[in-house]
Amino acid sequence: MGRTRHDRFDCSPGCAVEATLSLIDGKWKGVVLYHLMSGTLRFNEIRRKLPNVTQRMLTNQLRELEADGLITRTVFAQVPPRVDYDLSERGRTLEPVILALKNWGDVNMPSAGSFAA
Amino acid sequence: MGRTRHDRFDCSPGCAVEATLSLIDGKWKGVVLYHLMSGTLRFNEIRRKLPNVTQRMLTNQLRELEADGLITRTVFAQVPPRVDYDLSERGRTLEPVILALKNWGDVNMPSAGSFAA
DNA sequence: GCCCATAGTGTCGAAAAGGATACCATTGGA
DNA sequence: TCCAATGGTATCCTTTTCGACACTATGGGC
Repeated sequence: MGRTRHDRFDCSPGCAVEATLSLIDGKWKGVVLYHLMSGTLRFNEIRRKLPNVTQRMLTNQLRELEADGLITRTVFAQVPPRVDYDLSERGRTLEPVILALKNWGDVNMPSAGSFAA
Repeated sequence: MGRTRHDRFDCSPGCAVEATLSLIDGKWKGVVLYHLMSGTLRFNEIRRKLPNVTQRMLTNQLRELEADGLITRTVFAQVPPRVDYDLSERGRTLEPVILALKNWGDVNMPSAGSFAA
């Protein structure tokens, strides 16, 4: 389980904002969720899309996303090992959120320009 | 300046997501921005809307939000001291993001129900 | 036997975030 | 003089996050 910045989110109307943020604010989670929006990806496929991420950190973030029910992790019985990651049903409901974040960043953060992937 | 989880956000299409998150992911920032959406608030007004926040932490988060250009801080020459906080023009452009986060939390996080403020 | 591919795990340390507590500054009113 | 209001600041500590580095497991091909 990842970071718990708040213990509870039932305190005031704005808490839902914090509740949602607590699920997606780990380093790399936002960009991972964004890439999974376009379909299934394997561990190394995700990794190659993220500059400078360490294996350790990517594994950790993926495990947290899985634990929070946002992604699914499918292990194949084969060698070399194969693990597929997808957005879960629940994760799919986050698409408007992720797109809102991306749109804002594209427009308002000068160094976050949208490049071809 | 708050936490800098990434140094740069020009690496791939999903970076804009992380760029935006880096501005709003401090503890309390989401809920602060949400409450400022409905208008000017003074320090203690904000504080009273946030359960369990310490003065120290609230001041710190407000200063970061200000430094990132998301809110404005207006100091009045009076006693007792009066400081007003508002969303900046730039901060206002975040409203769709904050609302998307809140909507998702209201629907998907059982303990983040929407209470009357 | 060695190397490759894939997807990790273990361990420890550095850095950052968050928190507790006490204290501060100003004027105005009693 | 003391207390109230407001919005902080200083200091130190605790907790969490992130990163570096090394190592692991499996089968297949040469």
